[in-house]
Amino acid sequence: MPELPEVETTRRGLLPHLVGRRVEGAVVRNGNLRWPVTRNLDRRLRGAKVVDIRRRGKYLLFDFPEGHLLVHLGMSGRLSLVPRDQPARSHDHVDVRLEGAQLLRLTDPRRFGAMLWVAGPAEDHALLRGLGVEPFDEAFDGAALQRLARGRRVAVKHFLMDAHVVTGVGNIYASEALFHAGIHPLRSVARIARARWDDLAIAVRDTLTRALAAGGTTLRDYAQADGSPGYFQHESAVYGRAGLPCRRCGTPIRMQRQGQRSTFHCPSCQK
DNA sequence: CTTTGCACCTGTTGGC
DNA sequence: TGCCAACAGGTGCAAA
Repeated sequence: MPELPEVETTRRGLLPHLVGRRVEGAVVRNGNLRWPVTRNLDRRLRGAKVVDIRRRGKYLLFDFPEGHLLVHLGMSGRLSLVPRDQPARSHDHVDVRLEGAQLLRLTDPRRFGAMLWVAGPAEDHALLRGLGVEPFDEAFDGAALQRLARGRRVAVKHFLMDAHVVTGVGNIYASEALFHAGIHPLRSVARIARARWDDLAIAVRDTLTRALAAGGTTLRDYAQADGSPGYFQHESAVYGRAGLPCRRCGTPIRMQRQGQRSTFHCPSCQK
């Protein structure tokens, strides 16, 4: 999926076009996502005016006076603003029709995403309540990571990708941040000293910041709200670079399976 | 409680 | 060319 930089880029792209605008209705062509799309979405949204768009981890929250539309992009999801008369293609599952000539379209080939109406306070929703610290929150630092790791022994890459620990870091940026911190992805969190936790927190924030500046990473499905791709894949240090020389020391980058995911690291820079 | 592996789903790629 | 296995931005859940 889109990780934090892709979700945030989407949010920023939509914000100026949506806030203050009214929804005229919604069309659900295929509500079979990770969870069924809220029934009667059309009735819930009709006439409602968008107040704000927020992000929590990899979730987007469209705020209305009447409630919130919670959206997750899964692995292959994408939100785009398109002309109202643009014909729907095969994986265009939901259209939110806006006043004016445009609609907000959710496209998601793998259907791991979600679109749910939340009536009460969004923070109380089960999917959001257990989420961990935001990487750009001031509470996020080496000390916080070390505290969260207490009593655990999982591999640090797994730990970083756990949204109940830190939000927004997925498979690409976990590999990238660990490279910049010089930490081996398989290292147990029980064997990381304080100074290295500091390095890691800085590396996570720095990696996400640079990805954000590049408009995110486009491997295949992801695109910004206006349809343009992200460019971070061109500056990745290790992700997708198996066999290529490490940009720092020249050693070939290694790819291996960790859990069910591919992990990339430099055997000589990361210990 | 923690850790591990599966499940969900479709499309693309690479090897034979 | 065709076929099939492996792999792709995630994460809730069951089992141990």
